Amino acid sequence: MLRLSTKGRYGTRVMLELALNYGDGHMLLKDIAEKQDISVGYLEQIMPSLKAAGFIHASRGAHGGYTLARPPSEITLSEVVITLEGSISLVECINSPEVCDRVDFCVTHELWGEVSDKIESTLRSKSLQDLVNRHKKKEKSHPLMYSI
Amino acid sequence: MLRLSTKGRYGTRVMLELALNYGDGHMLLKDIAEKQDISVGYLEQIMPSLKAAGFIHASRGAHGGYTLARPPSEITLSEVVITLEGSISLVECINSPEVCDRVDFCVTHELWGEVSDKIESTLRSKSLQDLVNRHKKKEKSHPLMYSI
DNA sequence: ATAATTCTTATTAATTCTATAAGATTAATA
DNA sequence: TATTAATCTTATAGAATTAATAAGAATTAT
Repeated sequence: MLRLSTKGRYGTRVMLELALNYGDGHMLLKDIAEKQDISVGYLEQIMPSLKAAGFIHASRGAHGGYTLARPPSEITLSEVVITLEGSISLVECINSPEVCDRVDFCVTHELWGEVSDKIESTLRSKSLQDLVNRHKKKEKSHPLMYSI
Repeated sequence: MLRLSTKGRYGTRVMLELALNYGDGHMLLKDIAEKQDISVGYLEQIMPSLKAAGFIHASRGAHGGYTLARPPSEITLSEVVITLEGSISLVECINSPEVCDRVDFCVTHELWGEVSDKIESTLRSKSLQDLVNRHKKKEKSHPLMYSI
């Protein structure tokens, strides 16, 4: 299967959860995990990447937690996915042509490159704020969505 | 990493190789493997999928080999990739919503769905013939490409 | 019959993914 | 200063997947 790893999927959901709470102070990892139904332990492996990329601020100790480092409207989904997945391309030879000595004359290389570009532009056109808006809209029409 | 498996990558290259030889009779798996620099044994695991999908004809025994079942212009790359990868979506919940009980209110589910649609439409707009044309164009400007 | 070829099935090494666990570090507060 | 609450770090490990190899069965042209 074509696939986006759990790191990419879960990490995006963490970012969404933080975006939903943007402006409300720190958020505990435990609460993020609970709301998104992901194990705390596994999220602990993902958070460092988000922090290193400058997307979130972490504050340790009592009363600590995580906050978004920038407004949700200023974080695009392509940035997030690239950070979590390492890159956005479907095949390694796009970012690292040296892994295959056929790249110079391989037309499938071009093909996957074009598909990867499309993925990138699609994600670049969407911000975390867009996800927040969608979420709120859904919440309105299905007020009990979290209690299902 | 976001990724397309070797099955999808190698299988597409097999289809390209057969398209390049469309009209020239059967092609041996050994030759396909050699031209595309893929192990014969591994290709043997991929061919059945292509055959089951009706993309290729196989004839066994002496003087046997593989041919494309339809003209390259009538085989889109989305068909090929869907056949090889099982589906074209980045996340399982698109094709099998039952794997996650958050799909009804998960906005990232929508997001990955839209990205998957973009991938599909991009690949649907391209046929094997397009790859063949590109290949021939490249061959023209780099006549020695196979001997590098 | 024989040789050439695809087809089928098993096996396996390596890698990656996902998850869990335990303890170290940091900071607020009583 | 001691305690508590939180993130951070590191190690471990089971499971799944990937990628490859191998051996022989079945089929067909000559």
